[in-house]
Amino acid sequence: MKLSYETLLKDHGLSLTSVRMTMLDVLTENPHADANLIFEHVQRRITAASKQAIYNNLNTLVEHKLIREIKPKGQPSLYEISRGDNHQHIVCRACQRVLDCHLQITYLTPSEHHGFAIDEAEVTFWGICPSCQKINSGENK
Amino acid sequence: MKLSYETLLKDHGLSLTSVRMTMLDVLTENPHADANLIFEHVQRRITAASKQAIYNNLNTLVEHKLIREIKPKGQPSLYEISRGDNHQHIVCRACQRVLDCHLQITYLTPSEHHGFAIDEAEVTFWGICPSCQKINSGENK
DNA sequence: CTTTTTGCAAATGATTTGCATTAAC
DNA sequence: GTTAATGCAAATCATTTGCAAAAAG
Repeated sequence: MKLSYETLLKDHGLSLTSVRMTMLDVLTENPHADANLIFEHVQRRITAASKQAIYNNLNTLVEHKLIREIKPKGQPSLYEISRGDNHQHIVCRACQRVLDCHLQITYLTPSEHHGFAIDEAEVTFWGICPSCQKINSGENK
Repeated sequence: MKLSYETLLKDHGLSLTSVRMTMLDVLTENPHADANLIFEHVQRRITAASKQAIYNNLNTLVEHKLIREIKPKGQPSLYEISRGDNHQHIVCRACQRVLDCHLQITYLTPSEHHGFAIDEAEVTFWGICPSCQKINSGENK
């Protein structure tokens, strides 16, 4: 069942442009896609689409919190559709693959908060994914 | 009491160059500094120092885990001296200031790990720092 | 018709690469 | 002396900016 992006966009006062709609489709099919991947996929459906429209929309959608930006070290930003769930990410140090995961703990709070009004705890797990583990165990030594 | 970077660098087979040593001093005095800030401070002490030496060393030191890279969304990477403690960061959404904080929980693990061999849980808290809270409460409405 | 979005071009800013010179060991 | 690090120049890559044309409401 497909979510109604139309309603969602309208609620935020955003117009229903073909590039925007296609971007949301592409993001649904490719969670954790970067700007370039989104661009390539959108271009396949809308040949004239420009990269700037992609960046404009990414910024707009992030501001409206309809999508979330993930910024892994050393790589371009990745984007994902915002969902109600509070999930975390697990990143492979070798191939940079990003997967979703969940914590048992619902709320995280620091012991000292320095007077900050905290609204989010972002958690990223780092490690080696199964396929990269295989490659390394076979090749090393 | 100042840490002996000399020993630390030697243990990793890294030569004790003036740029490198100065960078570590600058990072000690300025935790969470970016490449440019480090460059400016190093240049004050070593006029001939180049930005490339800074980037080379940042990469080398990160690879040797002598420093850690922090990548806040939309800003250049920040760096900090690696310490034994496992601390977290708290970032102001308004002014981007980064402070250290600590969790009560020592170990974080996801319920599903997708077969990953996890070696690190990185936690970032997002919120508004005390000074930005004041500015906003005074200016808005 | 007014506002927002798009496409195009050019600019910016962080970071990297290549290479000859120099400093560290 | 050899190896690793530096300085300099040029290149790359992600992202932003400015503006006129086109699409959305």
